[in-house]
Amino acid sequence: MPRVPNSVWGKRTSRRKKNEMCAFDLLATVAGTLLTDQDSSSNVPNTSGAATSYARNRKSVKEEYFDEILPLKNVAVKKGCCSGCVAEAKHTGILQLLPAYLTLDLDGRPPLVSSGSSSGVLLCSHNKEHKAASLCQVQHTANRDDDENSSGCTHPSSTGNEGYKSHYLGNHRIRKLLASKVKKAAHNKTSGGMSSKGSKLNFCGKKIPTTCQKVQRTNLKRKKLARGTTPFAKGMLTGASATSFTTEGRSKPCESEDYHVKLRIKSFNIPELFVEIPETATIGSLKRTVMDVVTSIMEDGLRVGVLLQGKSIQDDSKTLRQAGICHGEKLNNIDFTLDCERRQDSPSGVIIPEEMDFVSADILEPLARMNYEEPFHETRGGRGNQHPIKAYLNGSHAGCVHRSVEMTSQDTSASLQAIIPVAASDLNALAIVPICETRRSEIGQRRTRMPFSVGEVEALVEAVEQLGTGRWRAVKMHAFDGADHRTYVDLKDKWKTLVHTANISSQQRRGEPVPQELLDRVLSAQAYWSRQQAKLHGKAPLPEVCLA
DNA sequence: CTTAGGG
DNA sequence: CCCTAAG
Repeated sequence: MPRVPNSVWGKRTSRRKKNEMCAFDLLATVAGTLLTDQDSSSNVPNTSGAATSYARNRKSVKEEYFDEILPLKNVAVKKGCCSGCVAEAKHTGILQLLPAYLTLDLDGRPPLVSSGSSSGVLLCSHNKEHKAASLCQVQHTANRDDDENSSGCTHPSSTGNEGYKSHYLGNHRIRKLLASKVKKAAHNKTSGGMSSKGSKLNFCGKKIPTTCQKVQRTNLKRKKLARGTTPFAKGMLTGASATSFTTEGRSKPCESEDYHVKLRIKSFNIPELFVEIPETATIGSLKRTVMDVVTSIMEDGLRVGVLLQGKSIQDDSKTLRQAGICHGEKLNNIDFTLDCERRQDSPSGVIIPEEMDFVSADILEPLARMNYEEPFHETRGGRGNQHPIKAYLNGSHAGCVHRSVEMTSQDTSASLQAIIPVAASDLNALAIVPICETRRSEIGQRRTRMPFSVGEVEALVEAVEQLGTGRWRAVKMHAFDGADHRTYVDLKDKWKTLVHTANISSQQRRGEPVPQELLDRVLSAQAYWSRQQAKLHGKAPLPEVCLA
């Protein structure tokens, strides 16, 4: 067994943090969106300063629901694949979601499965439950074998338990607190834990639309948060479940021309959920249960919303073209929202947290409270079922489904902002959040690409002109203080690419063209500061005379 | 935690 | 964008 470098743990920890923060951010964003709904301000809180263009482009979306329901009936499940469920989406012109992959990932890493098919859908779940270290341990122990059997794609890892534990325990106080609470709960509830009693599966990974970036902002560690992580969220992730899938669908305007608009849904997340199943159940039934739970959640009804430039398009009769989603158009901000419509009679027995007998409210207490204070805490509508097999859907996250979407038209390819609405079963809380953060956070995935706008570039150039090229933290604070999705490393990287861009011919450039004027300034500033730096470096160690 | 650079 | 060695 190759030794595990510290970096691994660090990485993990880092990821974890991100996840947590993301959840937090999500909630915060949602809250912010709801709060600022009326002024239709940006849903990217505090994006300010010179870099406001980004914010400006992301208008808040009003709470709205859409009637259209995903044609889940078309979901086809293939069993026997890697970890049980592989899904494929059919091309029907409508978005069709197919569970593709679902597995437990006690290691905390998301089993990512890419679908080569343009229509492939991927659905995965990973255990994110780690904050409840003790509980996780129990679960891990109890399901270890199962995991191995049921999922060849996970990262069970021999380091699972330990890594898990050390990794998650080491983080924030909330984690600790939760861990203890969960431990206690697990103990009381299952007397002996899952290892000896029934096994409960926690599919985690949920993103919780969490609280406030305001809070986040006050967090001393916020710099780290720049990546979209929220420390507090972790607590809420107990038993979270996350799934993500990617799919590509096609829609074509029903007009005369046959231009097609390509849409690429990169991810899909379902709310966290818990599954309770007798220990006497077979692995096969376990797999089926998980599959059932996941599919039932979707079957309960997923309403899809389409947002273009932040505005929802409710008229289902409009053609894409009429709505402005057409070939040749500059599509840089199309979002989809999904929300679950869980029914009381949910066959899978999806239950909201409050109904859980373990890892219930008191366990999630601190975070839960925070969460409930959020505008959409109402999302936890009462619903529950008592089936032999129970699935718990965390109310806070209940109904939260998000996916990042990428859209491209034949000539243009634009990365779209992913959004994630939080749905509440019976409520109308809906919010959008750049999914890039949430999703990535959950699965520790790469952030969604978010090209710099010209406005941002301008802000960056201006800041660098003033501060120089070696003070990225300052640049960030100066011009992107409110843009939490831009870290100083991002700014540094962007500058690097800008310099490169400025040095190549315009024909070689891609993406949204950056005004030549700005590029000129980039080169100019780069040259100036390079000289400055050279001076400093050359002077300090050795007097110039020595160089001569 | 930041910087600086390679990937 | 990510990853990370260095400071």
